[in-house]
Amino acid sequence: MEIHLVHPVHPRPDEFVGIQEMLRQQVRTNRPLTFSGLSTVAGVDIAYGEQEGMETGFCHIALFKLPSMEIIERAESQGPITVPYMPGFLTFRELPLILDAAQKLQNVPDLFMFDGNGILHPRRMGIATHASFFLGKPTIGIAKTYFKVGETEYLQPAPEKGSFTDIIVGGEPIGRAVRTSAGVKPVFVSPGNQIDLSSATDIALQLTGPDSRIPVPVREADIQTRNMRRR
DNA sequence: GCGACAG
DNA sequence: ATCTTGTCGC
Repeated sequence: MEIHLVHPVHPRPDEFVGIQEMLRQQVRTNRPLTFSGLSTVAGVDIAYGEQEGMETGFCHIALFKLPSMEIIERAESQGPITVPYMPGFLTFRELPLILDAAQKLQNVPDLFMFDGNGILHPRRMGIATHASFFLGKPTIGIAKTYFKVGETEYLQPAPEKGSFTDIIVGGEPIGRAVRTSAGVKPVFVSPGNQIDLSSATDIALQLTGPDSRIPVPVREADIQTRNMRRR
């Protein structure tokens, strides 16, 4: 698929904040999307390892057909990781490999799901949101642990599957703690771009099976990503 | 110096 | 994220 080069893929660290603030003005999270209206969904993830003394990243994108949930395509990429991990700037560390893999896709997914946040971020620019500008498609962020924005803590949702609590910052709901599986830790769902919060929550829940609290597409990418490390 | 900290 | 063994439980 085609990638839109919104800005250089390897900006200097002193440009990080400026890029995030620039893109922030173009985020649109008011569009409803229905699960039944989706034909395909892609799960994206990256694992880390070492090759020849270099920190190396392994990216995998798994494309699912709906509603069969059949995997119709996979795309991978791997290479040295040059940017250190800094909370709030995960995108700059992982985006290069994600775009390398996405560019190889023969099919254009209707939606991408990421391991990490969307607008549940200090500058509303988590990896799912940031990547959407390069992909030109709706995205959703699924984080396994809470990334505190400002002083906002999250309230524990009820133990039943499907329950959730809004995470409100400055009067705006920018994410939800969602119980995707009964009695287990919640996941943190937030719109990346081109989709609203309730649609993102609904889709995340419908794509979560009984085996894991993580939506299937992201879980699949996570599993494949570690297999890559072994070879 | 101390605490916080998506992946 | 990754480093790491066994162990408790369904």
